[in-house]
Amino acid sequence: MLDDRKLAVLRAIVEDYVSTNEPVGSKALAERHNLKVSPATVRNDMAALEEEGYITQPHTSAGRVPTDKGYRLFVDRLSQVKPLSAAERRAIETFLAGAVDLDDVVMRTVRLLAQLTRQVAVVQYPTLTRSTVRHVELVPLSERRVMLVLITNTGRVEQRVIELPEVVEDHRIAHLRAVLNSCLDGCGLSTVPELIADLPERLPAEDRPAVATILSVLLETLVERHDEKIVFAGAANLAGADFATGLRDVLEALEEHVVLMRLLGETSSDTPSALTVRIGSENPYLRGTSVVATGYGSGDNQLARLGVLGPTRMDYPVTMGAVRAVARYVSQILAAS
Amino acid sequence: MLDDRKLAVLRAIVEDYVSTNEPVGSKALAERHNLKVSPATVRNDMAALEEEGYITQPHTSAGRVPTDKGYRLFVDRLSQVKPLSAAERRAIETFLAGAVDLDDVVMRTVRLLAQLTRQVAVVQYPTLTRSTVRHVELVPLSERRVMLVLITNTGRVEQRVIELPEVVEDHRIAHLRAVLNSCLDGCGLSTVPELIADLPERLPAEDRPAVATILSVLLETLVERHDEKIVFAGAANLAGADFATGLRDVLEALEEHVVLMRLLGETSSDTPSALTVRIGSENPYLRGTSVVATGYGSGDNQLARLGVLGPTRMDYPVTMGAVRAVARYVSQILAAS
DNA sequence: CTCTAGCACTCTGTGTTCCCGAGTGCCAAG
DNA sequence: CTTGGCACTCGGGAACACAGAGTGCTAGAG
Repeated sequence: MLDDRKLAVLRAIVEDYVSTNEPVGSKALAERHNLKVSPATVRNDMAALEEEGYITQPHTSAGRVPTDKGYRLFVDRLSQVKPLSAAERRAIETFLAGAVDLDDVVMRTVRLLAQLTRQVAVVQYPTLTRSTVRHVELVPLSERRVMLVLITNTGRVEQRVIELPEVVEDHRIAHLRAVLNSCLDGCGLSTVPELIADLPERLPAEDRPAVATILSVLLETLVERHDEKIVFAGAANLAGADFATGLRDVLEALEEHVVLMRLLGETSSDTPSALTVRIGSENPYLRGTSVVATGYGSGDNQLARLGVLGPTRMDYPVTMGAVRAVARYVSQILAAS
Repeated sequence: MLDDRKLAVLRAIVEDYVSTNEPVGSKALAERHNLKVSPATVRNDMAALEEEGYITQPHTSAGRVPTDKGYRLFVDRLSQVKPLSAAERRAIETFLAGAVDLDDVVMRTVRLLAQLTRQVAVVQYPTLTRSTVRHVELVPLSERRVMLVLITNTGRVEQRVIELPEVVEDHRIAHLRAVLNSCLDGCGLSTVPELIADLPERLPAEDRPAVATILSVLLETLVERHDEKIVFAGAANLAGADFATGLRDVLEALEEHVVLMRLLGETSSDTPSALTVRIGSENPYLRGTSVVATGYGSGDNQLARLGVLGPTRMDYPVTMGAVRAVARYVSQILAAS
């Protein structure tokens, strides 16, 4: 059905269209990609490719443009991920190494990725689920208010101000803090709920209301926000591109964390570090865009996802290379800290 | 030079142009704003206004459009800040009251402001400069690494991982923490440098290298990042508007914290809660946009600034009302926590 | 059976022309 | 100072023609 030459034609169409942003015709194709055949032959192949739905023409007597299905075939079978240059890799390394804390790592990562790909970069904060507790801090703010600070081994810090149901003396708070830390230090976040289940019973009865309040906030902190935080950068790169769905929708989606999460997708459990490419209509919401994403985190300890979002007409090999490389480097950085 | 009627004409031109986005002609003006005079008279006034540089025409035989100078006069003398409706105020209050921590307050504020004004909202994180130290925490992470966490009375948490020059036992760290807290608790951040100046001398000699490292990081935390953090929302609202400078430049500026800070401007020391309006070319960078901003924070304790950014053709009275109201509410919320 | 060359056909995009109408500036009269 | 009248200007849309790119088809060559 699709012999090698037809595939070569498809590849050439995708490459030319991506670089020129203009429908590509048979003549230009035959010339620029030394295919050793005449334009007429190319035309026959193009007719076949169009028949199968891999390409389409905007109007009669214009060149051909890849369809989502065409890009899909290109990504799956006709292209190879393009590695970054040595210079680029060095630049990444030094830029990421300069980060001072987790916020900074994430910020630098997302900016770097946006700059490398000239697309919109999206980075999900490392999820808490697989993290462990490094420290729990209770800071008395006033008679009836304390601040809860939870520090994880990934360097993430969660904080909440808690209103207590009654006045609790500072030394009681200090005691609770000591108990909490001895109990939770180094434990996985997912095990926290069971670990603190019987805690109220092990403490003086008069503290129970306060303890219950504090623990419930702690639990909230764990479950509610563990993967909601997500940032993007490079919105300016959207200015040039044109989207099927309209620029406004894309910008709106970028500010909706829920939508953004969905677009990045789930890390598949069997091959967590694989690149995910969703093209055009394969995406939930935002049909007119493509998303290249991957999980990051060292080895079996996948932390979260990152990727880029752009028009379907994007340079997939280069973009995939950049996403993969950045994911690897940020994984290293996080593993080291 | 500019009698009352000419001012009324200018006001009418601004209002019409803002609402229709089309150059406004003398005839339509005379009809819609019962000015009690004929189009010809209006034309004479318009000629005078143009002579003075308050309005201009895109091309001969088109209506008039306000210049930056025209908007400036309108804002200064011809308009009143428009208060929000009761329903809007209630909505703000309940929405902001639901915030759980400082990040959440800022996030909610910026989104709210974007939604109210249908412009891009910008909020600077509460600056540390006038905050006081609530708590300093040192958490040993490993033999040679500790995490420094600085908690301020505004609920802000700064964190740094510190590599120590040598192994320091945990109880020494604990001691240093106690000393630091007793020394700094409740003190203004700006006084911290002098307060810790002689600290190394008051501690055992063998700890000095480690202490010096920790203190230098603490100082860095204070000075470096105290006002860099700034967020925006509502970029999607830019999609419709057209900017003199091009959409791309605006989006780029939004991601450059330094530029954003400059655009928000300084809080004037004498009237900190006054609304600042910068119109078009009055702005540093981004000449094609207008910025409406104000400081927030309770009373004499100004924390930082917030505002919105949009095309020069914006509804200033409404925008100013929204910015002022949101600043007041967020000040309340922060003062209460 | 596949490839190639030639040819007629169909579009889009561009440039030209024309004309309408909105809006202006100026002038003279109220 | 205001107003009505009037000639003028210019942008934008409609109508039109045209060149060029690209196609599909057919017939012939390998």
